[in-house]
Amino acid sequence: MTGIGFRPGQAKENQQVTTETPRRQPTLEEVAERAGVSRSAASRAINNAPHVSRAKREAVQRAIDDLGYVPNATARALATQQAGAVVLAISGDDPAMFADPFFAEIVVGVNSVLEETELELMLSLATSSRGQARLEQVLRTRQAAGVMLMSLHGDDPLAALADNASVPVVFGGRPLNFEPRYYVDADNRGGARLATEHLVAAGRRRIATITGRLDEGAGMARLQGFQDALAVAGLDNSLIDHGDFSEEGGSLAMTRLLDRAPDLDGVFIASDQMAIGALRVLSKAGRSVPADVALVGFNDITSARHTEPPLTTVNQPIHALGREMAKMLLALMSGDQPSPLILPTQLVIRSSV
Amino acid sequence: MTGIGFRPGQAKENQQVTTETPRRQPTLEEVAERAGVSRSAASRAINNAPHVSRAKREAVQRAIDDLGYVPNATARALATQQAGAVVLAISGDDPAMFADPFFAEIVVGVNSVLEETELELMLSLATSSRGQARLEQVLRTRQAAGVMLMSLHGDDPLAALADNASVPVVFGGRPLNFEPRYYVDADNRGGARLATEHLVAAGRRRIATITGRLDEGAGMARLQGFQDALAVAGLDNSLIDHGDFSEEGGSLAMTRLLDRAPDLDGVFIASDQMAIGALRVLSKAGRSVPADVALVGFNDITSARHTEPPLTTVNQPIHALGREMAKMLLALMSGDQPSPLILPTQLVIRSSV
DNA sequence: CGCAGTGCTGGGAGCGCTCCCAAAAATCCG
DNA sequence: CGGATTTTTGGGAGCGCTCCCAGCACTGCG
Repeated sequence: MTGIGFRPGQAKENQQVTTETPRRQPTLEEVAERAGVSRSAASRAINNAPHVSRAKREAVQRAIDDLGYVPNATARALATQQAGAVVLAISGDDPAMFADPFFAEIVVGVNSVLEETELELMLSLATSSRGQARLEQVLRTRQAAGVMLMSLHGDDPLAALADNASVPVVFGGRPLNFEPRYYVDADNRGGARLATEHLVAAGRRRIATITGRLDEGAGMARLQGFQDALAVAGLDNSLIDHGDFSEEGGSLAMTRLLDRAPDLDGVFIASDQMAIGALRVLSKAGRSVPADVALVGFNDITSARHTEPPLTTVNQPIHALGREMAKMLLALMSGDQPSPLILPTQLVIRSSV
Repeated sequence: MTGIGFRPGQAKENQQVTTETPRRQPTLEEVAERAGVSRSAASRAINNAPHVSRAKREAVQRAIDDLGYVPNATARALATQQAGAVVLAISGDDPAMFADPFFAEIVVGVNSVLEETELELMLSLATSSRGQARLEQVLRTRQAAGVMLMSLHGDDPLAALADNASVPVVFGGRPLNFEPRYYVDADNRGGARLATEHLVAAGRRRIATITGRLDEGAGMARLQGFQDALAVAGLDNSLIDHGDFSEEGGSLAMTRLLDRAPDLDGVFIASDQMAIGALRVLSKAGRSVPADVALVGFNDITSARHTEPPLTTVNQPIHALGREMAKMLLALMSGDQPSPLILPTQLVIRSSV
């Protein structure tokens, strides 16, 4: 192309070739030419690097405006060897898990800080093995400048891999049996403890819990918080049944619990969804909430406001979680070594206790 | 760095330099060399293009496995002039809008079909003007191979731009006053009509509606469906008040409606969130649902199951919406010209009528 | 007035891949 | 078995950008 298509002395004027519609995006080369400077100078001006005279800088700016130039991100990424995108990855086994509004809000939080930067957000639902493989590739080939990894169960092989990947990785939540180098988490244990203490303070003495999935860090932490509180209060903390965070699971667990300990008068439930299920079982069984048995949930989902009675629950700052993950990633990417962060949770008192 | 760390005559053998950990990803060049073929041949083998002998193909494959080679997506994108990612963009004015579980489910749907391809998913919450500008750039510079654009209000300038962008764009939902070339939408009008007919069939005669935002296609369509049904039934269809899809908005509208037409006996509400708000107002006002006034909502959010009484509502196939958008985009990208698609909505009968 | 110092400047060499194309090798067929 | 086909092969030229570096034009100062 160099000298074949262009007869010198002809290609000089490229202004207003309005006939041809498929106008390619102008390139840096064209901007430079139009501004009467070299590619290098133009590049410097654009990235406002030093060593460009004021005059050239302005000429370049003018050319950019005239041409409507936008740098080609791909070329830049190739040249600089670093991508202009970060990925938010949800690893797990259930494809539909992401449908939890929790993640939607995380995304909003993450987005709010990314918006201030030039970084794009890629979403990776690494739920199938295919998805996991692709995430692994991204990790290895640095197609992304950084990764936020969430919600791994038990011994997710991705966890270790990610924590040592050549790209910065921050974890959202702590996977079980594994303390990542960089993470932000909610104080699940503290929140659960708060919830349980609230039950104790309300005079309940026969307190049970319905746990979430215990192969997740959050599930386990909430159970520990429950036990912490009861241990301090000197109450029996062995009234435990297991759910899977779902409404269905909550119903089942509540049924079993009622069967096993008909005299229970309070229960801490590791998710609002499960609490809703439990509530249904309780009302079918003729127990009034909170008169007969008091309930505290976890998560503060919007439905929690609309149950009968409205659910007392533990709120975790999801939006902030997202924000902080993104901020931590940014810090990591710029070479800092941020400390892990644990965000506080709060008891939201409504009417179920 | 070129010649400082490496004394020539030393860097020739790069096999097993296991001391240095920061092993770069192998390049195509290296694969080719190891397989004893040319770059071109290796490239062909990898993209399994024709004109490669069986022997070379295998040699290349072996080299790939040995080296753990993964093609560099950026370089490929630059060379082929087409990106390996598509973007799902939510355009609108409210940053938190995405927190609606609706979008989460759309994402899951979209992801389920993208997972079968090599395409990555980028998320663009084009809610600030900054975000919009960036989306516009993506559109113009083809940083993405395609775009799915959702939920634009009224006269979103992005709409027209997108519909004529040089990259394939499919719309999710139809913006008002604008029929995109390619879109998939839910049958909002039909669903609203169904809902209203249900109210009529239940013997209600004084039927009102609380609309959603009328600057959105969905809001308007639901209002039209409502009017369609009442026109057919020969009933007064002027009992209309406006909400904004939110619970708060629903409460307000219901209050006004009750004030204006104390004798109403049925109301079609354009979103479940608003219905929840309305329900609260109704119960405060001492009206029993459905005995005094019957309610039908729209969306079938999970909370709708847990209201008192459980809400009869219209379900739209959100997951399918996501899937179909992605499928349509894929079709478009491969050169087809798919027809717009309208997905059916369904009445979910619970106890509020 | 010459020379070191300082800041600009633009050419060139990549980044890792694709793809065109001419040349070489393999195949066919009268 | 030679020439015409057909297939395979690998070199080279990009894709659009960054960044190194040598070359310049200034400035200031002894």
